[in-house]
Amino acid sequence: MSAMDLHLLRTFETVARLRSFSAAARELGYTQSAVSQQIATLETDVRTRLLDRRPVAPTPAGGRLLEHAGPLLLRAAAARADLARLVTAPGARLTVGAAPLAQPPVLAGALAAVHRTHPGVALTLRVLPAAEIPALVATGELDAGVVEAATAPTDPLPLPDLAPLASRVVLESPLVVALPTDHPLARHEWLRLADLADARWLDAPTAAVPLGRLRAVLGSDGFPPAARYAGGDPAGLLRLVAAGHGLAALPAPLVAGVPGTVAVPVTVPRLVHRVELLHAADPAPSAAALATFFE
Amino acid sequence: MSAMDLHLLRTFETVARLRSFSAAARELGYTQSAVSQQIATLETDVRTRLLDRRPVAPTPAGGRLLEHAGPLLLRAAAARADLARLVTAPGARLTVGAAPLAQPPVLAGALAAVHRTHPGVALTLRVLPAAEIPALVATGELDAGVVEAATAPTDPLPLPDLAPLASRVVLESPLVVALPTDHPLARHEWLRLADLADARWLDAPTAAVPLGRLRAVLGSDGFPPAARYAGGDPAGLLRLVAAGHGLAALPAPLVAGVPGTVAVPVTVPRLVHRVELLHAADPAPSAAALATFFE
DNA sequence: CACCGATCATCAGTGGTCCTGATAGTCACT
DNA sequence: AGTGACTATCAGGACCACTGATGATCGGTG
Repeated sequence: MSAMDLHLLRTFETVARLRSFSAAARELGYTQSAVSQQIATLETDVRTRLLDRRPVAPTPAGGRLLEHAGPLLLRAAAARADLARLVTAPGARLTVGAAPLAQPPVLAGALAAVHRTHPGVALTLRVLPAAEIPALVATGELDAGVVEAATAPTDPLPLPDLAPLASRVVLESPLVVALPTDHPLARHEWLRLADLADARWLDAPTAAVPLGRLRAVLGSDGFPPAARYAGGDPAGLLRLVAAGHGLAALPAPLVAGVPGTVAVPVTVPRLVHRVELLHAADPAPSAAALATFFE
Repeated sequence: MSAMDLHLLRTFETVARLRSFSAAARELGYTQSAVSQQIATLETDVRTRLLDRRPVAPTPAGGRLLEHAGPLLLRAAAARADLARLVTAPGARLTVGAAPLAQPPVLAGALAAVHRTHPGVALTLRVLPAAEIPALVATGELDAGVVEAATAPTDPLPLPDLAPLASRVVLESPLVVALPTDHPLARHEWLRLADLADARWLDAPTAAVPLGRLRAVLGSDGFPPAARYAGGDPAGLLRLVAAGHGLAALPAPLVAGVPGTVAVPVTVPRLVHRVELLHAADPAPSAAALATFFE
């Protein structure tokens, strides 16, 4: 019962992802024989078949194990990265990841301030899907991340606890629903989200608050997607809103002044859109400087 | 860089906990020599000293690693337990862990129902600190757990995501503050929690809602502990409240009718006390039966 | 339908890893 | 300074995990 070796788990995950023993062997720098044996020992350890062969696909038990393998490997990588930060000299680089909805004007100012106080540091800003950011911060590929979500005013943002990360609020805006100017509700001062659960919504997972998130905070179903917007740019999405293709929930500043649209705040339930800065518990000096900017 | 082996991490954690190489060796069934070598390779891998010797204590880097080691080992154990559930025959036993505040009358009825539908299974109810329950469910030492907390009505209970666990609501009660009958606020119909932040509170981590939880939901400091109650029995705590030693927050049913005390509901912020049943995503039949009881 | 290419399983051999047991070194305490 | 308890180091051996070669099995193809 030496089982649950991270080594084996990693090759298992790779084989399952590539659906091939040989391809996994190439990716990991093993022989195919080694991979075959590793899977065999793993299957012996847990006393079950984890993969169907030919075609290669996870069995039910294998699928279950995969659900554990990802977080486990991620946490292990986070631990390594965390220690590496303590040991190696702090690099002269600051890579910040930001979700598309999480790029307020303040951020540019903050980066400028870091540039002034840490002249040698090479700044990089990467725009990434919000869901990927915490993992990248935990594994050290990002020195800091800017995440965002709609949430109750007192609640913290829902972040997966991959590693002990620190966060601090960057910006909190009212959550609004973007409506075309001729929409029946466009004249309202405010509205309750539940009343719009059956309206036509645009499904824009990165350019607006995801519909799934609305369902989650409301604890209900509804919000049927009328059309899908795959881009990350809120401005493009708002043109669709103006054209009457559907509604979208966004932080207020992004909707203000967009022609053809009206922003009506959501007041029931009480919701805000919050942007938070995320960084390692023990950040490099430049990341720490970025964080103190928002104190 | 073969590092971050769970094997090494486990002995590191043991050494740090027992503050002794030799004791860790005894506990793990190794020679002291082996433990010494394992720590050495771990320290070589991460290129830092992790433990001070004589006396044995974690260095700052070691402390950091310890923060990762616990969750990692726990998740690994959870993965093993999860697969073991799939493989081994479902045992004829149902062990349920319950927090002291999470034993509503319904639970007894639910256990009785399981006893009726699954006559062969041996029922066990263990009362445990709420904080330990999720980990024990994840590792399979409990088949189900009953957890509780004060939370906003729409929010899920804050559970560490050690493993994919399923939960379902058992009971939701108003959150009340228990006051002695002669307290100035005892006549009030309701009260706002913030107004009591500077009152005298009893610090009862298991027999009432922990003060830290009140600070967390309020997002503020305050709630200075006037006295500490280490027991797990709310009734004993309420005697202290009646005697005027301090206040305590509890679910309404536990305070109702206790002589010398008055229960005043907290209405601002909107808070409830919720009890949830926690079990594996793929529970044994008896645990599943228990869960369906609360559908 | 026989063949071929690709893929996974199996096997023997080997280098390295990780133990044990013994011994040396080091510290705290008297 | 002496003692006892502890950790570090070393040599040796068992075992494990890899490579490379070979065998088995499947899908596609002329």
